[in-house]
Amino acid sequence: MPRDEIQVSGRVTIFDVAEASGVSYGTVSRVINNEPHVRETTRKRVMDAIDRLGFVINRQAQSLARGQTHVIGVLVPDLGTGYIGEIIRGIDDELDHAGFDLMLFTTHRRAAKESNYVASLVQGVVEGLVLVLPRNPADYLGVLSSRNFPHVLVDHQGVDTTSPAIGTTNWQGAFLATEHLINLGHNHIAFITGTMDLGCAQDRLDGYKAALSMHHIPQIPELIFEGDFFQNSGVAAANALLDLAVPPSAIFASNDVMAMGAMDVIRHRGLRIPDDISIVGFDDIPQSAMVFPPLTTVRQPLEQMGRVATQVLLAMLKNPETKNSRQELPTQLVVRSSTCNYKDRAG
Amino acid sequence: MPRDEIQVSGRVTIFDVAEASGVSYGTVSRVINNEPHVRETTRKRVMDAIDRLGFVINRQAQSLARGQTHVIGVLVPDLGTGYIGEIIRGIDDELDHAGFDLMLFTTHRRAAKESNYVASLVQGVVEGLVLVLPRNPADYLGVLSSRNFPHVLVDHQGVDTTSPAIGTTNWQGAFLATEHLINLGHNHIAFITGTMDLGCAQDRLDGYKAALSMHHIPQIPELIFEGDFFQNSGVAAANALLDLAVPPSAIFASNDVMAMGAMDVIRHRGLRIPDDISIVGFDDIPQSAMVFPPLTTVRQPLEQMGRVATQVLLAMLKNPETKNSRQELPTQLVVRSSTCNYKDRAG
DNA sequence: CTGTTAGCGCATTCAG
DNA sequence: CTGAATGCGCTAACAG
Repeated sequence: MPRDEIQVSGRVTIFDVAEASGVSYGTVSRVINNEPHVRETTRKRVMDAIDRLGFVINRQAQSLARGQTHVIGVLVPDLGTGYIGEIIRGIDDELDHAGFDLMLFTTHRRAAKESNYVASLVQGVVEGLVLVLPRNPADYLGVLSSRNFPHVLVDHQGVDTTSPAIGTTNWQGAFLATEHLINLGHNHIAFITGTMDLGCAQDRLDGYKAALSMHHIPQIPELIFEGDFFQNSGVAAANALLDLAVPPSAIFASNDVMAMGAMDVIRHRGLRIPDDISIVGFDDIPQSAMVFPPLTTVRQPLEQMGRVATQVLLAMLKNPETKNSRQELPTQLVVRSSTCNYKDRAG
Repeated sequence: MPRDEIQVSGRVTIFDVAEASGVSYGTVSRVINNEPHVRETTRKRVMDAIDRLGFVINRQAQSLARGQTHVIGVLVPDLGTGYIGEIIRGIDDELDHAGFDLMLFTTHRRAAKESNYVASLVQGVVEGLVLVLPRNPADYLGVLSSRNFPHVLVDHQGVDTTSPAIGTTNWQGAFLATEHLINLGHNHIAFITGTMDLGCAQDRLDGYKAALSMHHIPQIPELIFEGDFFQNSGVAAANALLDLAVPPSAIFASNDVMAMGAMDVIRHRGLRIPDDISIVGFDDIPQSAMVFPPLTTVRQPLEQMGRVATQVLLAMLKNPETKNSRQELPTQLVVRSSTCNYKDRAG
């Protein structure tokens, strides 16, 4: 089969190299892996043969023999907004430094729904798993924990799990953002929540409430609208809030995407931002600086979250005894142009 | 080592299953792979053992033995804007249907710079490669072609390559967008180019020029500004263009991100969009509908590009004889609110 | 229908 | 310092 020869021109094995350089393939293996006890002339001879034949190692086989793949898996819900992209950037960069490769899995896959899908990854192909923003992690978290498989959660403070996790100070971020509005003179501040089954959404709501009560501002239930982190719920929320008998002078959304949805509504109603109504978001996704007016928001260190998560995971890989840590990275209020002093419109 | 037992609780092999169910492991293999010639009772017995022991197959070993991994690699420059994210969504979805997994590689990795990095992937771990927006593909395209390794380019119409590629009708998109402005009465239309070593950037420029000459509008060199697809170059371009003795009444940017940079500048100078100046972008990234005013732009079917690229790749995998195809998917003008009729400001 | 055998390509002992 | 042997976990003929 001459076709075979063409197609598999890369099928040069360690054995071919051994033959070409007149040594045993054990020695070739030693050269490949940079082991010390090889005579320099031998090493040179082998190297030459490798170059000449165009040998590249078969990682599949290496992994099998060695029992480790140097691949870690990243489970994400989606890649739509750039939010996840930032996190992945951090993960990827850190993996690169450690010489690992990245396998990406999106949970909206049909396959991901099968309970044993994760199990089959874990068995062989992937040495560890970073779970980014897992929506219903119950599905696989059980398997992972029971198998004692290295994994770490990013941005999920579910209370139900004992897995290591990296989050941010959601409560504090929401508190500071709310306080920022209060300091600007607002006292009728609306809040759009996220999906309330997520820990981070709960924390943000709590931070908002805490700031209000700290400043002796009454909580008005009508001003709290339950959203779902998608733009449409921001639209719905703004419409509902602006229809109130006494509409808010400021809206704090649990993420930037919903904030942008709200901004849209506000503009369509002929109101000005921030003159008529102030808006604050959460996340600081890339486009938040690009919308008009640039959005005041709470910055999450997304890239760093990915980075830290990866470091934790790699540490667990090195030393399985590593304690399950939970870390919170600091959020930061970024004041841009969507907020300003409260002006009594009647005045 | 009792610790070993805990950690490797997943280390149940096909052999263990065979022993537990009293058959040879050849039979177990048959059951796993759903091969027909197995007696129903035997199958049942094996299945039971599999469940009982919690056996999951080791894909690493399976891949080695079978000679195929069912993993394809996706090479991307970055994940910042959601542009790439859309493409990946298409790729991932299509791979899912075909039962393949996705390995993600970012070309900004240090490792990616090493010439043999791609080679080492190609040898063993990955069965095919989707190259998204490769900036300087010369580095690895050579190896891929010479090894006859299945790969497909997305959104790169470099003329220098014979690899299969999926692109869009950049020329036509740019032509239609320019014509849209002309039809609105603009005849002093500026153009911000992309990185000119990319085929798509060249095509867009050509489309712009073609529309002008078609409508007998003179090309004015000062109105063509060379950008690089990043926001900052949109800012620089807008500043330069607005400082012209006779500034343009409309700006067409080669992508949305640069268009948004330009919008920023325009607003900072106290000009209104589109009343004072119309803006058109290219790509239709998600946030284009969300900025203010919503951006008129040329839509690229990003997800579909990923989808089609993947289909082509999978077809090549099935049948290596498949001819190297180059496809162009249609772009589409999306008119939103950043463009309007030309109004003579002096009038 | 099922057991047996020989690899897949490499790492890793253990001798020499 | 180097060669030979054994196994990683599974597939794929080949018998029976």
